[in-house]
Amino acid sequence: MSHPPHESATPASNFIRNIVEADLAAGKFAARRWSGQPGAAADHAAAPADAAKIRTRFPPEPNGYLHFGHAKSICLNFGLAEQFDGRCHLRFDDTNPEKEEQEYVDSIIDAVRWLGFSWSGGGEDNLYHASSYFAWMLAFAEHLIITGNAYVDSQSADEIRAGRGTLTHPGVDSPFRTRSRAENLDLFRRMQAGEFADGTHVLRAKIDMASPNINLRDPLIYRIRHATHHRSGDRYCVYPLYTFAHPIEDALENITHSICTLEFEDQRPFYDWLLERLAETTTLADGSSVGGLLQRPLPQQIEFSRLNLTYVVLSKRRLIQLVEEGHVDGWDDPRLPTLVGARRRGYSPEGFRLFAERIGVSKSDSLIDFVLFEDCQREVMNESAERRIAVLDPLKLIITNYPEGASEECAAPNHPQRPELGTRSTPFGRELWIEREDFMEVPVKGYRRLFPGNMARLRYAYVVRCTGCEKDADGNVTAVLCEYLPETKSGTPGADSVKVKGNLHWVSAAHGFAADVRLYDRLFAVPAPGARREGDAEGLERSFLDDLNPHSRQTISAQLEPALRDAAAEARFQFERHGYFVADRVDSQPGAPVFNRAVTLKDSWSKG
RNA sequence: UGGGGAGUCGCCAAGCUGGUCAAGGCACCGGAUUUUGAUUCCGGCAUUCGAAGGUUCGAAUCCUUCUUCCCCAGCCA
Repeated sequence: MSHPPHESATPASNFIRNIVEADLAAGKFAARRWSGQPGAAADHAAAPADAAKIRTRFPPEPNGYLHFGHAKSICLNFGLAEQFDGRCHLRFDDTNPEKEEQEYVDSIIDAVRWLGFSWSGGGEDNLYHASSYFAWMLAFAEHLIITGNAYVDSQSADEIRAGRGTLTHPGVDSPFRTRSRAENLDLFRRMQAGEFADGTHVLRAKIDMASPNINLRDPLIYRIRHATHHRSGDRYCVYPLYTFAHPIEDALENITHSICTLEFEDQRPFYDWLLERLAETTTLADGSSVGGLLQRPLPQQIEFSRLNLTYVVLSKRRLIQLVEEGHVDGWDDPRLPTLVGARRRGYSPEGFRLFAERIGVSKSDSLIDFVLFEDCQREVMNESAERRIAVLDPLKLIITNYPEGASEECAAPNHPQRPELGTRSTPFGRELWIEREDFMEVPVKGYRRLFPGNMARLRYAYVVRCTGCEKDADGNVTAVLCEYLPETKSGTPGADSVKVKGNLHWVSAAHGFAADVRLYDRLFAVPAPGARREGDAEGLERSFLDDLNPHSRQTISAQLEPALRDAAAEARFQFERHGYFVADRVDSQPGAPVFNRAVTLKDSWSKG
């Protein structure tokens, strides 16, 4: 049994929800304080209890466009906060000055909003930037030096790599690992002051070069970068690495559950190590004690498996290649699995949320069939989209016994299951456009549309009997001829006097209008683009580009009913018997909409 | 060959403090309704939980071994 997306029943259980519920039941976060903004232990100490039961975050790096995979993470993090009376922060993880731009920040904000989530409310505006925390990070790094947990390494990048060892062999200590605290502090401050060139020194955590977990072999936490940051400008010339920055960002923001993907699992030990080093109190050689920098309980990192979908590519590298090499028309190409692309395509945010709920959350590698996503979109739009008529492959239908020049109005419901959405009037006349595939001179078995001698209903109008067709010199059908049964008009007492199986949609030739409609299909022709296939020669390298579907977009000139003329940009409709379409938000002009097909209707006829 | 994860129906995924527990969704196959071959509705769909042993009155759930797949050696995130 499926429940409508709007009235969400109790969400299905998943291991992360279970963890949150257990934490809440144990009162794990009851003592947390929240000053109203991110801060260290001292900043929150005098503040009231945190009203948010939990805090999660969505932490994109602003160096690219969001895609379906991010949508899963967004729905998970914001959804958890909604469900458990918490808050979800939108945090730009902008610790790398060389790759990040404001343009991406703006598009990410748009995308999260479009999906229907909010980071503000309840007196808080939880939009943050990791770069705002640079001063804290520097201070914490110095604390690590002072407590003997970090040192400045002056080896070259190659030397550091060589010293790290391999998966099966332990690393070796850097010759600089035993530098004195004073020297480390001096060096690190001069790094900050810009005295050294890029790459000459790095700050490393001092853990264990022989650890079986490579991430614990003295991970780098600061590097020198004389670069201009999109927010902090030229203020800093050392920048923290993700490994070091992320746990601190979480802690400063009072994050309770820091949810990320599986590839970070190996870094959880460092995540915990770092936060503990900063939160604990340490007694120094001179008897003074330092520490207590972070409020407890510390954030907890939880990993889940990232989204994989058939017929699409989600890696940043591949998406960039598709755009830069011109295989698609930019980041918002409706065929691309970016969120801006999805929006233009006509997919609904509600459909994304339903999809996220349906696929669940787990730690097993999965490859989700794209039809599951499409089905969620259909489910949402079947409920919400008003119906309209569009003839995509027009063929003239002439009603020979209908008076020339005459016309009349037919009432068409806007939604068959939702009468409250009302009806619209659509004009009927002697010459109509019907779908070319709705006529067969020689019908196949089971065909119930128009063929000589057969009757079918023109939806919301009359039953007609097909009498023949006209053809051109090459034998192509140029018009279908028929006679209508005047007593069968829909909505009149005689409507059901004649029973027919076929039901066709149509547009009056005198009243309809032509418009461009883009019929999109999947960008890739195979479920796993770029993967080896049965029969591939040994050693053959298949590129995902070889699997592009050459027919992923077809632009046609369709005949639309008059009511569609003033469709607002981004308005979604079901074109009856075809699918769900949206008025393109870029190319539609007032009075001249352009439509994109998001997804077809299910079709058990052409399939069989 | 080191470390960390994961293997439950075609695709996801509950259940994994052992006992009508093999949920649910998608797909698929019937059948009913239908002025969208749509929607809706009803019914079907894992004696079996990667494999083999073991513990137990009883195991998907505990133990052992094996096996397959994914991730980790960026001064990326």
